[in-house]
Amino acid sequence: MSNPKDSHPLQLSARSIEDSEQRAKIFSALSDPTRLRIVELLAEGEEVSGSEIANHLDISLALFCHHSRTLAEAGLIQQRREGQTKYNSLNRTLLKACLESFPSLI
Amino acid sequence: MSNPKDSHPLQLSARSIEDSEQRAKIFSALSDPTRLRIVELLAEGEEVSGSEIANHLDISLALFCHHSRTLAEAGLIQQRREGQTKYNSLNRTLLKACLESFPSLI
DNA sequence: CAAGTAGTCAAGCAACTATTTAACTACAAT
DNA sequence: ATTGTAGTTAAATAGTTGCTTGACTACTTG
Repeated sequence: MSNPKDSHPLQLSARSIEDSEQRAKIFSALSDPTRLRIVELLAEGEEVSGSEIANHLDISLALFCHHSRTLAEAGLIQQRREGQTKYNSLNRTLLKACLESFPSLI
Repeated sequence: MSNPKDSHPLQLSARSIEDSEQRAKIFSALSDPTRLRIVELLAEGEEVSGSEIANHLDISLALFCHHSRTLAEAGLIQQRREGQTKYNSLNRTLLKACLESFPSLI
């Protein structure tokens, strides 16, 4: 118990990023073209609803839902419910930390 | 024919990095803890032989060989043979390009 | 209430992946 | 030539993944 790996993705600290398994999980979330396009869409800055994303990327809502779970479990997206709409936004802090986690890379 | 996706990983240009599929493939190569540790080891700078890597990470040479194929196919490592020894080094240019490929991420 | 929209869940499938083991090639040293 | 080291390959297995489909909940609007 109190295993760091059990911590919720939203509580990821800069410390967790040093763990190969956690970083691999984030890269794994980025390792599918569809998910990468979702992240790129969200990287443009705005909050976007699930159906807007599905529409924009020409995928089913069920497929977006499926991929959004992977992204959320990696901690890469945050979700905010408003009525029947669920807005998705990028966890820029975590993504930046992960992309900058190769210390010896100049 | 002359499909950009058919190009050899070693010939990856900065242009290919704009393609979601190619970027996803690179992230996919980074999505396994063992491969991530290989990349981190190589990121320290030196050329390292396969058996040294296998020894250092406490994995079998066969398993390293398996993973090194994935990394080489993604273009992330270069290999140079010298006698019976094969030295591996990191393609820093490609890794950097990939990690910096989120233009809207400040 | 009924119909439409937004989102979720679970089953099923084909395709892929990580790992182990064992058999193999190639080079080096004695 | 034999032994040892470095590396590759293929088969087998267990686990995972991406996607589709259909049924489901929840909220909204006529």
